[in-house]
Amino acid sequence: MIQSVDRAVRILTALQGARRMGLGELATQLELAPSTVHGIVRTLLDHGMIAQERDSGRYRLGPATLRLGNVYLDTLELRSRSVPWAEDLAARTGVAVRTAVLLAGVDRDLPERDVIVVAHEPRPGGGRQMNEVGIVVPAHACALGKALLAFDDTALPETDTLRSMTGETITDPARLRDELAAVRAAGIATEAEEAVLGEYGVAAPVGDHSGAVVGAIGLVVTQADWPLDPAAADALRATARSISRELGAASWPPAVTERPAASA
Amino acid sequence: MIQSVDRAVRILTALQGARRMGLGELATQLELAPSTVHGIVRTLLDHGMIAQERDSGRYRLGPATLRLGNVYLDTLELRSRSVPWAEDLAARTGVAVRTAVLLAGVDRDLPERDVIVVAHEPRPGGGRQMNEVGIVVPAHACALGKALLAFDDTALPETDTLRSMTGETITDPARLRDELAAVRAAGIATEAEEAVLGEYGVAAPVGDHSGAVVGAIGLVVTQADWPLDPAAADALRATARSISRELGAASWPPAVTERPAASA
DNA sequence: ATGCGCGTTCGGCATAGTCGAAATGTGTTC
DNA sequence: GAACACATTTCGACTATGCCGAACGCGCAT
Repeated sequence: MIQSVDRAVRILTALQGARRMGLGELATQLELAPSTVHGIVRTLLDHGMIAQERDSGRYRLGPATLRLGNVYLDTLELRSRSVPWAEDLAARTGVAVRTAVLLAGVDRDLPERDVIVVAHEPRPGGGRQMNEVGIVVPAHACALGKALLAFDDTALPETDTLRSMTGETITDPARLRDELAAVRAAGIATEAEEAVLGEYGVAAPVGDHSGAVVGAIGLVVTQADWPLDPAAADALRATARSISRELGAASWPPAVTERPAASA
Repeated sequence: MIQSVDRAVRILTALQGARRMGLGELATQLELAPSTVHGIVRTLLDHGMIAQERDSGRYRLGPATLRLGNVYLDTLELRSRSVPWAEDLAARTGVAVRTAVLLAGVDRDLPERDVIVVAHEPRPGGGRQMNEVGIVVPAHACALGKALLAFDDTALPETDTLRSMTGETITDPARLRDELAAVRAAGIATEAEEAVLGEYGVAAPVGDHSGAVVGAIGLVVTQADWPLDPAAADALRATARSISRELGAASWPPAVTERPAASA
């Protein structure tokens, strides 16, 4: 692991937590000398990965990050394959559809993982709605995350208390494991106000040609539409299976990605 | 400039050009030993900035880039201030509205600069339209870019032939300089099929409290709607002035950011 | 069965990055 | 208006760190 590159990414991550930071703040948070941080920051600055406010001298993320993120979306086959199916699913069920992938482990020693939304089809006829692509939710607190965790054993959090988002969030790892087992059996995960109050949802895993899970697709509704029509869950399952097939998956639900047996 | 950080960003930039690359390809393109590239790639991999295809071993951009880009948008005051004005402008003129900023210099020795769209208000009643946030256009080939270049002397390309996008693209720096002078005088830049065939537009600069230009806002139309109603240009100018005022600008158009006199 | 191409690992050398301290600049207070 | 205090930036020396070349393992195609 290259030290300075690691530090550079940590700086970007710090800036994504706090909107603006001074050089000293960054140095304190990373426990480094200000001059060390300055060298890295300067390099990122030259590439537009971060920007410096002309007056205060503080640093923010830069426009180059937007370009990277946008290209990522363009190159994501899961996304391009999902979009037509999501449109169809939204039209038939009348609710919003999200597609998400698992985000890599957070830099700090947080053992929890997040999911990030890579495609969003708004609720039909719902007027002007926020585009939710790019939003991040703790994996254990949402249906999309549960669908991903259930079929990826390497992504399971290793902690004894999960971060609570609302009063309904599952914070007990044992209870989470039980629920993930149920998800594996049903092929569908659910969420009831566990991430955001008033938000409910179901989600199903999507696999690819390697047989592993690569993403999840799900429906998001408010309390008024909960519980969902069972037909919606069936349509979701069928959609997840179709997308998986387009990505080359031989079967559905995907096989569980096993932890690589650290008994070496 | 920290060498390894610089190389890391170059790797990300290379991956944003070619969707997928093998380690060897990356090493060749950066003119480095494969093992050197591997160390950096491995570090970026751990942070989710890039992802590795499980079968081919090749590398792609990773989901962490999406999160960075999304946070960048959230922290961009230009964007949040623009959105309400852009909605209003689109409603009154009936055309799509884009807001953009200047992208930092490209890594390779290309002296040209690009603009990147940070907000996009679709044409009212135009049905389902692609979200254009994140798209990149050469600055010299679009109205948004000309509005930015006209008021930022430090961003002028230093070359004798500009990259051609269509037959209409301005490739002669002298002609570009003339046009930028006209933009400074009028406060409005125009574009006629210079970036994309069939695409026309006008744009105006937006400044902030430092007095410098920080972005541009513009209207995009097809040939059928060109030339625009002069009232639309007036509305655009008024909008750019309003956003600038909200950002703390004392006057409009913004002052020209001078090149820092490299006669040291 | 065997060669090739690829990603990956390992170790020594030397470069390149890190850190302390000093300098510059800017905003603020008295 | 001047001096303080804070924060960013520059500079130089040390040495820890990342760079590279070579060897390994793997999968694929021949």
